Order: sequence, then structure tokens, then C-alpha cells
Amino acid sequence: MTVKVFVVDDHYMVIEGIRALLQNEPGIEFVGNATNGESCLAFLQRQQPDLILLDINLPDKKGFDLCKDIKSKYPTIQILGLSTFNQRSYIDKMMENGASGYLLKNAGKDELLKGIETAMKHKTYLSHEAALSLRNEESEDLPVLTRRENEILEYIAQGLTNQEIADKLFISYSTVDSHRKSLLHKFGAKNVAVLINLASKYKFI
Amino acid sequence: MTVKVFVVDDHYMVIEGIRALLQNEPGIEFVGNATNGESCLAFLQRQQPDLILLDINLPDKKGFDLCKDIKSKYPTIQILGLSTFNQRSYIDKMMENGASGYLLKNAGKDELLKGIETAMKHKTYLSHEAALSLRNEESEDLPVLTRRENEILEYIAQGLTNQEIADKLFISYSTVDSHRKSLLHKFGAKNVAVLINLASKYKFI
DNA sequence: TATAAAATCCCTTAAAAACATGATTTTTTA
DNA sequence: TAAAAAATCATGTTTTTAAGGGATTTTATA
Repeated sequence: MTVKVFVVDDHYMVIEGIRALLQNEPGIEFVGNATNGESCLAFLQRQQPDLILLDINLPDKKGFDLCKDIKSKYPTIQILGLSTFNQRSYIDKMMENGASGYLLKNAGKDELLKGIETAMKHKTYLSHEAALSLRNEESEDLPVLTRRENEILEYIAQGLTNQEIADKLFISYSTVDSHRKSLLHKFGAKNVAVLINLASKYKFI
Repeated sequence: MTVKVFVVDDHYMVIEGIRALLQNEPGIEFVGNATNGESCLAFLQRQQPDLILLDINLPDKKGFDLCKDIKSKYPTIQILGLSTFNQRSYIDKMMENGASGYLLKNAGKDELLKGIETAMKHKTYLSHEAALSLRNEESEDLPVLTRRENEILEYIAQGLTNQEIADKLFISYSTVDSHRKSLLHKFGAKNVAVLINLASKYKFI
């Protein structure tokens, strides 16, 4: 049986790269590609592939959300996340939203084929480096944020003050301040500038 | 005469994409690739291509700096910047450091060939979207920072206070504060959180 | 060489963040 | 169901930022 593969990525060169890598592979058929979420969903209405390679950074929609959408409408389609970042929070989010695994764009042909094969067996596949980053020191000492911390981090990045956040969430100033403190502490940041810099760098926001 | 093309990019899929696009193109030979600055320079010691497609985000070195290095050692090699961001400051930096142009990774075969052709004629080539972004409203209203503002923005992102920056630059607190104010104003940011968020998003830092 | 732009400096006030230190209540999970 | 983790709240102090309103000196550049 031939595995029908569809690619969603806004970079034409990456699409071409994957197409080239999958060309002449027995058992795999490249059935098409999309460069944004909208055209991806439009394609799926007409035709369903077996597996989608889905970039996380799409122009019109976050890859995470698209992943969720696809999985809810077409639960049998396997999805492999695709991105340049081997960031724990990225990998986690992708898996939470129903992906079967995660490939980095610097993955080679072997990994790509292995990933497709593994996903089609309904097992989880992670890129070598992505898998490493889950055990890696550098990633390991990246903070793990709670639901509330993530929420408040987002508001801080938007420029809201503690009081404004407190009003918005119907909690006291003190509580927001506590969360802010723990954010600074978890990131090892001495002030909000460093906090936002790191959070942005590591794609928390 | 055949144009020898070398690709430097840390994403294997992009390299494969370019290789696939250039395959069977008369007059163009894909002579190799590197995934980091070091191996790129090592390659150049043995062999010089006519043109290098150079990614801006490299693991060991900033693409900008590598561009400068290559140009100073091998002035006859043409360089085309390669990145996913069509950000004015990126394009500017690349050109300042001696690049002949700039290609986005969502460029198609036509643009790629056009870019190579144009660069080999010692003319400037910009990706369609990159060229647009130089005239685009969205990019146009992105701030243009002065030397000092850039410098101080960097220190703010590192977490230094006005006083610490003042000490470091041997200027007064007031001066730093003025620059900080103009940064906030130029970015339309109400506080440093928004400032750093935007600056990071648009690759100023 | 005018003119504009950039960099420099100063003062004041109010708001917000950062730091310290502690505690209670909910929720999760082993 | 205990223990751990998360979320909640409080009080007080010090430091830093933000906003407002100037002004002078360098440095580019038309």
C-alpha cells in the first residue's frame, strides 16, 4: 500500500526538498502541498492523504491550531510536525494537538522516511535532535511554565501592567505579582526585558 | 560558462530543495553545501564556487558576519542572502556586508534562477517579496533606529538598567533615558515588555 | 554652509516593577 | 487520601521606569 503524503509549509524550497527526498521512494506518493492553512483545509475537502507534514509557522494560522483542526475533522490522517526549532515547548504543543511526531527541517532522508513509516504504524516519532532536546541539558533547564504563568507571560508581553492583568483575570494584584516573580525566577531573568527576550527567543510567546 | 553554486544552510531540507531546483539546469552546477560557517570556510580553502547561497541563521555564526568574512577573503565570489524573514533590517544588513542580493526561502525556481543570473552579472537581486517589503506599508512603518538606539536596545534586552548602560557607555543616565524614550516612541510601545517583544519579533535583537 | 538629525544633558513626578517574606486555599497526582 | 504543586492573597520597601517638558552640542548631509 502506498502512503499518500501531503506537505504544508510556507517555504517553497522546503517543499521542493521534501519532494526531492521522497521522489523514487517505493511506497510513498507525494500528493501535493499547501503554503498556508486555508489552502490545506481546502485540499482536504477534496482529497485525504494518509499523512501530513505540517510546518508550525504558517502565515495565516498557527500550525498547532491547524493540527488540532485537521485531527478533529480527519482523525485517521497522521500528522508529523515540521519546524526549525527543536524546542521542548514546541514539541509538547504539537503532540498535545494530536501529532504523531516531530521532524526538524535539518532531518535527512533517513529520518524523514523513518518518521513517515513510524507514524503510519500509529507510533510516535521524534527527530534525532528533537528527541535529544527532550533529554538535553540545555533544554532541560528551560523553564516549565504553569497554565497561569503562561497566561500572565502573554499579557506581560502585550504590555499590560500587574493591575491591568489582575482586573482582566479577576484576581488580586498580589497574585499577578507572585506569578510575575516566579516567571522571572524560572527564567533566571533580572527584569522583564530579559524575561520577554528569553520567552520570545524560546518561542514561549 | 557554468556557474558553480554552493549552499550554506543548516536545514538539510532546504539544501535538498535548492539542489532539486537547480538540477538539470544548464549552466548551473551545484558544487556542494555546508551546514555551518566553519565547514563553509573549510570548503572555500580547497575550492571556490562562483556564487554562494547563504542562510542568515547559522548555528555557529551569524550569516551576516560570515558574509563579510567570505567577501573579504574571496571578493570575486557572489553571495545571495537566504532567509525566511523578509525583514528590512535583515536585507539591509546583508547588503551592507557585501551580498549581491537576497532570496526568501519561499522563492520559487524562477526567482532562484533569476537571482543567480542577476548576481553573476554583478547586479543586485531581491526576492519579489523582499523587494516588496522595502516599499510595503507594514515594513515601512517599522522604526528606523539610530546607531545609539540599536546599541541601547541591545543592552536593555540584556537586562541592564539605565544607570548600568550609562556607566558602560560613559554617558549620563539622562542620555540613556532619552534614547529609551525614543525607542518606546518609535516602536509605539507603552513599556519595555512590548518594546522587547516587538524588537525580538522583527529581529532587531 | 545652513539645516536637519543625532546625541547629549537636566529636572520633576507618578507609576510600576523588583525584592523580601510570609501565608492560605485549591487543584493535581502519586 | 495524603503529599505536592499551583494558585491565591498580603504588606512594606527600594529601585527603576515612564511621561512630560525642555535645552545644548555634535555630526551628517543636502
